[in-house]
Parts: sequence; structure tokens; C-alpha cells
Amino acid sequence: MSRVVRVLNVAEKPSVAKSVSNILSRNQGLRMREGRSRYNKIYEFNYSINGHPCQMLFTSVTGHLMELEFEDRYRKWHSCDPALLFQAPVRKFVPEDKLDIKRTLEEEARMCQWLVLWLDCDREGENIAFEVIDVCTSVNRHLTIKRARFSALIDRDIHHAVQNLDNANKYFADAVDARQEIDLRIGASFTRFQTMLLRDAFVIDSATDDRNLVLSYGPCQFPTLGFIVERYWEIQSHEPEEFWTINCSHRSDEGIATFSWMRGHFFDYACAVIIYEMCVEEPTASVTKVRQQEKLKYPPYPLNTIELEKRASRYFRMSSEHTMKVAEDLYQAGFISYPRTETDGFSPRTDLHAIVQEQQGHPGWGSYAQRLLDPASGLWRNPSNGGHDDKAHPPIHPTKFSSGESGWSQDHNRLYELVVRHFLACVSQPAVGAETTVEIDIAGEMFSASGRVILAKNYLDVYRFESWGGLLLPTYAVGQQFIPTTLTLDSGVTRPPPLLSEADLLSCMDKEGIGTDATMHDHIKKLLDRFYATKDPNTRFSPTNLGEALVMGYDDMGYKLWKPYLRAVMERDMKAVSEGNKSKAEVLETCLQQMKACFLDARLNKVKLFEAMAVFFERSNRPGGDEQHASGEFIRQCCLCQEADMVLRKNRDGNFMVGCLGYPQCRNAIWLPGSVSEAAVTTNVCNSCSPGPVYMIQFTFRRLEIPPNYSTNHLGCIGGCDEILRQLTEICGTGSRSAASGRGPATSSNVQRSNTRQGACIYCHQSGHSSGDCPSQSSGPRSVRPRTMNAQSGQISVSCSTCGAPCALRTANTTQNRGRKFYSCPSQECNFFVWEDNVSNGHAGRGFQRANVSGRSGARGRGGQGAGRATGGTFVSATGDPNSGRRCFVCGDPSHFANVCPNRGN
DNA sequence: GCAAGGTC
Repeated sequence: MSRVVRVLNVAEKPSVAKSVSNILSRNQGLRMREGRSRYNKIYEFNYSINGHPCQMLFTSVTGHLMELEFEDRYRKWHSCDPALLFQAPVRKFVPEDKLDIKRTLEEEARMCQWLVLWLDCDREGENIAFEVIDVCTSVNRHLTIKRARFSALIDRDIHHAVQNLDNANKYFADAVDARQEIDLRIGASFTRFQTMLLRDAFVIDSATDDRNLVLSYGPCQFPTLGFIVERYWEIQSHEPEEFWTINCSHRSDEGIATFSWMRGHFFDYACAVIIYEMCVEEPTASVTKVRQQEKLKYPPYPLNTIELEKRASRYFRMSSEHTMKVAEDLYQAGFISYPRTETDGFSPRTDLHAIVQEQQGHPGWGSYAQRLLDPASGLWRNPSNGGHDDKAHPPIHPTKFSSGESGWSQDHNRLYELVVRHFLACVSQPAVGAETTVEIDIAGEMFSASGRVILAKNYLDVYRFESWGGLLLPTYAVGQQFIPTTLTLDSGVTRPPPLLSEADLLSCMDKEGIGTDATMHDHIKKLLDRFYATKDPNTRFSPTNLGEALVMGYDDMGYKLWKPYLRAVMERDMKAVSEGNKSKAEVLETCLQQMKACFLDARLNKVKLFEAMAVFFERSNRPGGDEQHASGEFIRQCCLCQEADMVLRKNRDGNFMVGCLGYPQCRNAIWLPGSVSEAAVTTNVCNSCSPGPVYMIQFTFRRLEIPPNYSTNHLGCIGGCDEILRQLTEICGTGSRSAASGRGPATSSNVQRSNTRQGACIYCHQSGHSSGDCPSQSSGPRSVRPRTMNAQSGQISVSCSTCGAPCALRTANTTQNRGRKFYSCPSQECNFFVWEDNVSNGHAGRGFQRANVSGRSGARGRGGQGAGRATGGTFVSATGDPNSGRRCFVCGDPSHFANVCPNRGN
């Protein structure tokens, strides 16, 4: 008889310690006692491992026990150059809130001979296993260490795991160590760098207190932001293109059928008109094909975390972060299974019927559950498998019946209902429909219509979140002829894709491997918390100015730090480490070396970040931060605070300004043109500006940055009398803002992309000279971006970014934007367009973004040709009188439509 | 004051 072995078992979370204890003890003689941490109980029972009688102690941690941090002397933001964070020593330690768990482990480990690790069987779990080993072996070096590998919390797996104990896998743990270190070093260095660089240099109005604003960078949060910005840019740069299509409808006793043109649409108006006129001439339709098909609509795969978040967002507009909070509540209370799972297929050993049985009494879906269990209904179907398996948790499913609890919020009820209905749907037959497609021929042109009848709803009966729309189509027979009720030539414009919804964003992250199922919602929330993005009531995300500026800045540097590539490379390296093909040290060295080089380069190119920020934000004259101002030469007394002096200053970027020494009480500042290369205060006093004296400044401008008709030397005054200075400020912008509005190397901002024609002069559209030297602009060039003027008088007027002509304020009359006001250039060539609310919000206009004008029909037909009139149908010709309330798409004139616009094609 | 990953 061998001696009883005392075994310390450690799980990743309390629930697993409890489940495994229950399984192994078979609920016989299971005792529970408190540990030092209130969440992590200790279970005790007897068990026999490979014939050794064991006294089992089973406790848990709560995820990682340790954190990685820089050594103390590098932890303060100003303690070191952020570039040093790529080599600064780091240490792993148990944070304050985990110390009680650590103490429990130490106390129990001292009394044990074996340590069995029941952490989740993934890389993070393996890493946590080594954290536990670290803590336990430091108090008991004689421990025998074993790893239990299990894929589901079911009897067979657990008993198998404990009888086949394995060794912990250092490669897996190393991969996580590498990830942690890389994330920390990159995150901390870039975050400190860009925060300290930009926060004090600009007036960032998004935060209430921008002194505490952190402009964080992270290898997951930035690509997530990148998805949002990229889609936003895609929308911004979309050039709507007008197209033409022919629609046909036919009303009969059975109802109406709508036929669409099988050619789709034409972008060429003339071609469309020719074909349309042909159809109008001979409008008799002949049915050429009638096809009937049975179609199945399958229920969804079993539910995993990402799908739960996506569906809760789609169906209830719950944020992913809130969804996970509510799901955690339901899980803690025992109503649903573990909510953080990648698995979307049930193990064949799961007793699915038992789960359905529990739900039979529910007033909402109980009767469906009953039908499902009745073999006669034929409704049951073994669930399909989505192909993902985290080997640790089953798909999310109900674990306890409830018809609503008193403490539940509406969202608790909704989420529980979603989990239950989703589960019931998974074990149901697909919906069955009959689809009919009818094709007709009018004057040689083919049109088709389709309809669908649902024959059996099956899972759709319980899964009320999904529908399967379909119209009933009247009956047609091949060879049948009829005269269309309507035959119209309709125009439409191509539309940009919509902004990313939360579900879209989760899909992007999932696809590119950004974050894990347990952290994706955190990254999304972080973007909102950092003021990088906003979410509208339809759960669609837009970047804020801040978010867009940061992405633009890095993009202009040529670094794809905002793309998912970096994470993908890291993920590949992690995999190589976990497979033993690369060492942790090797991956750390190459990755950190590259990232450091990238960091140093980004710092050298910080002007790109400044430029991008300057597109959206005013420069701040706040002291501190990266832009220390030396006290400058006296110009005049400040006429705002009337107390302090205004002095000439130059910042580190070489930009000049005249600022009040009374800062921060007085924020009076006059920024000088970005084209100033030198500025010196003279003894000359301006004759016209008061109160005086106002000392004049001798300016030298950079030749290439000012129009040819301006001199490079200028004795100027900042008091307001100097017209040349005013013009150059307008043309060049101030500080680095000027570069972003057209000077110097082009930034790839969307503003630029949409308002300039690459490689050609923006005024005459010829190449060979820059816009600043255009011979057609005798009065000097204009700013590229649309300018708002007279803002102080309360009146805004917008001039066209291309031709400079004043724009008319118009009102949109489309489904999506009815009543919204916009400015557009009267000239057809410019295509300049901007929403009024974007102008007042400070957004620049874009090249062209017309409102939706699709579905507009023309006017009355050309007399009694064909049988249209005889049957009372409305035939619409490509020419004729306008309908009331509509405007020409091309010029906005309500007296005619685009198809007859006199300005068309000029 | 910084990341991302566990989890309560």
C-alpha cells in the first residue's frame, strides 16, 4: 500500500476548479473551504491517480497571476527616453490584487508533493501554468509537476486527463512571454512618444481635460482603429457615378410583379436611352422562362463569443462590451455556459436533448421545445459544426431554465432569450422555401423577377431574430404575353459602402486575428474611451478627428502601424515559438529591433504627425510638452489681456508665432505664415496700428512656398494692417498647418486626396506647373481646402475648392438626407460638394458626394405608340416634363431632370 | 498616465 500523495490542483478560474472537483469526486466526500482570496475556494476530496491514492486539493487562480512591467526607474513617463523602453529591463511580478491567491498557493504548495496544472489548454493557459509553477516551486522545490490536458468539462475528458498527466509545454509559455514583452515595449514607447509629442502641441477639444489625455498606441487597438478609418476614407473618396437602368412592372389579378433588367445598369446614358426607346416602341413582354426551385435556409452554427456579440449588437444594439458584462452575469448565476469561447460546434457527447427538455415550460418558446422533442414532428436536426474549437469550452448554451428573474434587466432577458432561441434553432431543421424566377423578353431585352414562398418555417419559428423575406409572384407560363404596367428608365448613383457596424468591426478583427474572443470588445471600447472613434445610434463607427489624424500621420510616414500586418507577423512568430521552430529570444530580438528602428524613424518623421494633426486641430501655445518656447522679442503690448507683452517666438519645427507672455491666463496668439524662414523684430514702428507701439518684423519667405508674385523679403506688421501678411497666411497656412493644405510634400489625408487632382494644377488641371504657379491665377493662388469665411459675423460662406466660386446653400431631398443642407459649386466641372454640418463641424469638403437620386423616373411618354396607353399603363420616356418636388441631379435645377439637363456633358 | 492577455 503506497503512501497517500497530497496533490495541489490549480485551475485557471474558480468555476473550473469546482466542475473538475465535482467530476473527479463524483460528489462523494467533496469538501470546500475558503482560501485567502474570496473568489478562489479550495475543494478537497480523495482520488486515485494511476493507482496512487491521492488527497486532492483543488483551487484556482483568476487568469494570469503575474504582470509584466518595466523596472521602477523606467516606469515614470519622464524617467527616460521612450526609445529606451525597447531594452529597458522588465520584470514579472504578482500585482497587489492577486497577492492573496499567491499566498494561498504558497501555503498549500508547502504541504503537497504533487502539483497538477489544470489551466486552459491554450497558449495563455500554458503561460499561466508556469506562473503557478514559479510561485509554488519557490516555496517547495521538491514538487512533482504535472499538466492535465482536457478539452471539455465532461466526465470522460477529465478522468482521462488525470490518468494521463503530461508535462507543461515551455514553448507555448515562451510564445506568450514574447507577446507580452513585445506588446508592453511597443505600447509603452509609442504611447509615451505620441502623447508627449502631440497632447500639448494642439488644442484637442475632444477631451474635457486634455492635459490628462493619453494618446495610446497598441498593436490591437490601432489596427482596430485602422479598420474604422479605412472604411471612412473609402466612403469619403467614393465618387458617385450616375447609372441608368430599365425597370418594368406588371399588375395582374394575382398581384404585382417587379422585373429588373438583366443587364443590370448602364453608366452610359445614351446607350440606356436607345435600348429603353426600343422597349417603349415594342413593349409587349413574352415570358421566356419560369423556374421553380426548393431553397433551404439553414439555422446558424452553435454560438461562440464573437457571434454572441455580433448578434446582440445586430438584434438589440447592445455594445459588445455590455453584452459580455451581461453574459458574465448570466454565467455567474448559472443560467448560461461559459461565455468566452471560440467553439462553435457541440461535442457529440453533449446531451442536447436534456438542454431542450429544460426549456419546455417557457411561455415563449416552451411549446417549440416540446415540438422539437416530439420525434413525430421531424423538427430535430443534429446541429452543424462551425469548425472552431478552443478545446476548453462548449458553445454558449443555456444551462438552467428561467422565465425571467426579478433582478434581470431588459438586456439580461434579451441575452438569455437569444442564447436559448439560438440553441433551439441549432437543433432544428432548416426553413424550406419555394423560389420562382420568371424571365421575360421585351424587344429583345431580358428582364427577370423572382418570388419566394416559405413552405416550412422550421427553425425560423423559434429564431424570431431572423426572417426570410420573399414576395409572392403571380403565376406566369412560358410563352405568355402581356403589356407591362410600367416601363421606366430610372437613374441612380453608385453608393459608397456604409460605415462599419460593431458586427462588421468584430468580423474584421476576427478575420485578421486582432485580439481574442475575450478581448475584442475591450479594444473597441478603448477606441471610444480614447476619443479615437465614435459610435452612432445605429452602432456604426466613425473615426474622430483625433483618430483619423493619428492614422493619417503614420500612413504619411509610410508605416502601416495602423494595419493588421504587424499583429499578423507577431502571430506567426508566436506560432513558431510555440512549435519550437524559433526561440523566444530570437523572436524578441528581431521584432524589437525592427520596432525600435520604426520608432526612431517615426520620431524623425514626427512632422508627419504634426501635419496630420494640424489638418484637424489648432496649434496650442501651451508651454511644456515637446514645444518649449523660449522667451522672445517684444512686439507690442497684448491688446487682449492688456497686461502682458506679445513676443516673437519660433517653435522647434521652425514655425513663427507672436504670443502673449500672459499665457496660460491669456491665450492670445498670432501664428505667422508657414513659409517664413526667418523673422526678426526691427526698431520700425507701424504707423497705422494702435494701440502702439507695434514693432514691425523683417520677414524672409521660402521662395518655393510662396506665389511668384510675392517677394521673399517683407517688412511686415502683425497689428492687422498688413495685407501681404494676411494673404500669405491664407495661402500658406500657419505653422505646419500650411503643409497639410497644399505646401510641401503631399500628405495622403483624405482632404487632400479628394480636393486635389494628383499631379496636376488644381486650377487649370494642367500638369507641368504647381498650383501655386498657375498662370491662370493672376490674383495669386487659393487655398486648396474649402474655406469658411465670415464665420465671426455668424454667416458662413463656402467657396469651391477648385474654382473658388461662391457655393450655393441647397437642401437635400433624398431618402437618406432629406432636409440636410449642403454647399455645391455652381460649375459642373468642379464637382465640389460639402455638407453644411460638416463645414460647421470643421470637416473639409470632398470632391464630390451627391445625394442619392436613385429611383427617379422621367416624365410622360411620347403619345399613343404601343399598347401602353390603351391598357392605362404609364409609359415613361427619356424626355418630357418633370415631376414636382424633384431636382436635376446634375445642376440642382428643379425645372428639369438630369437626363435633359442643358449642362449635361459640357 | 502606457499594451494585451487572463479573469471576478
